[in-house]
Amino acid sequence: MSAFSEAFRRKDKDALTRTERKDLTRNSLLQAALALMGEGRSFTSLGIREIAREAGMVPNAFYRHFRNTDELGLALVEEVGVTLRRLLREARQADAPKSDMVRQSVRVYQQYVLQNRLQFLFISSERAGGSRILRIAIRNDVAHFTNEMAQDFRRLGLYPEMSTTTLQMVCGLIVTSMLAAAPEILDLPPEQPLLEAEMIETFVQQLQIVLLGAFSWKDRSIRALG
Amino acid sequence: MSAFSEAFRRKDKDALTRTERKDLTRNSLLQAALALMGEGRSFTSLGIREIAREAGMVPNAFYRHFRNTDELGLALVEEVGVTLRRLLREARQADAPKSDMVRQSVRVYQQYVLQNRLQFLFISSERAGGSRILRIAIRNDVAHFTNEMAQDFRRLGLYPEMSTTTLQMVCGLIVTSMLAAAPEILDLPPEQPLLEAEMIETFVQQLQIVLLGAFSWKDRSIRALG
DNA sequence: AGGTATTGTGTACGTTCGTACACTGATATG
DNA sequence: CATATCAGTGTACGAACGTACACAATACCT
Repeated sequence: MSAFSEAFRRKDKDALTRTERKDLTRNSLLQAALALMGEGRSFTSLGIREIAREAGMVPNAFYRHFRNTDELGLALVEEVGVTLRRLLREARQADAPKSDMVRQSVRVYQQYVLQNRLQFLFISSERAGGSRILRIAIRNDVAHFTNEMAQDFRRLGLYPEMSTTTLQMVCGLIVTSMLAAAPEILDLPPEQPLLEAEMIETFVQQLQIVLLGAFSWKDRSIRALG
Repeated sequence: MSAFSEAFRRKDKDALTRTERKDLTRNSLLQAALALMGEGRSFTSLGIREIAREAGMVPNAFYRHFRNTDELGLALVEEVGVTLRRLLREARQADAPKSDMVRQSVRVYQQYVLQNRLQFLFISSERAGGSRILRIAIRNDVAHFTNEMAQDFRRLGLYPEMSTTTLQMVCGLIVTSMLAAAPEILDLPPEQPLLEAEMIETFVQQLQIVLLGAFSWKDRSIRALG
């Protein structure tokens, strides 16, 4: 009965229950923090009043959602992490291993970075940023994503004879390179196709180096046994 | 005559000329900023009063050396960049290419990172940090260092058939990995030899992957011609 | 040796900050 | 339907901030 009455009231009144409304403003706080960092501020420099102002609310309202900025930061890592993992998971499912796979993947990655500027900016910069709590949380997320990539490599049959540990090590290297590339992609001055092409090409080659190295690694470990 | 009198006065009075003294306090400001960032603050969160206080002087004295914090940041990049490049240059000259070169180099690098914690922390975190000016300045320095490493590779006769562009690309990948490893090294809880050994081993393997890939790259480009 | 330039200090002002407390209005609940 | 709960507001206060200005001390130049 309560479920019915709730649904009724929802439709009748405002189409939004209280917790839904709270989640909305909570989200606007998260977005506000991201936006501020997007205009050249680091997380540890953000203030409660500032975030609340950017979110269009009075300073004190902040406390209805987070005890302090650290708590917001952790929520931000959580949210952004989920978003990016979903995004990149879709990406990996999409491209079948074709001929120019690396270049293709890099292009897709570049598009994702550009279209989710704030999220990548946040992860890339706070990954080595001032707040230890955030650093560790982000590293956790990155490790999570690295493992997913390793599983994908397994599924795709790349490096079938490689141990899981080694595979994770290789994926860690790839993820490191990807994350390091994100801020460079975002700092590119717009409408400079030459610089952009050069950067992308370098990035493609670096990934190819890693994949080649991983290929030889298998040979070497086998050879080491002989 | 003036040179003599200056030297005389120096020895007579206080052993320090005015510009020397100024450079000293200027340096203490730089060190203060580094120290503050060392305790979990990001550059963009530093304030003038705060830095001056840490340096043991009155807030206004800051302006005798820098117009604002950005200017101090650039000076910091300059100073730290010079220090680290000298350090790593010595390191590269020191180790001859012996059998276990990579593992050896990683160990040396780890020691350098630990002994110059603040400098590596600064470079690693502000490399993708909030201040665009700092980011670009640091990227400049990193590119500079990458080139030096590429020249070293040339001099050591590694990858003799590789083009300069490709060599720089490979060194860029190595430097990226090194910089990404720095904060992880610094975040390691002390007295955890197991975690540490694991991390170092992963890092060693990743560098070996890169070197192996670079090795195969040469083969591949030759093969691509056939 | 005396005037000048410059480094560092002291005081002050307006702004912004974090946070405490009392309050309002809407919503969920019994 | 009455009542309790709770997201968001308004006001307030002490602390810290950036910065302007006048000043003190002293190293430098002629």
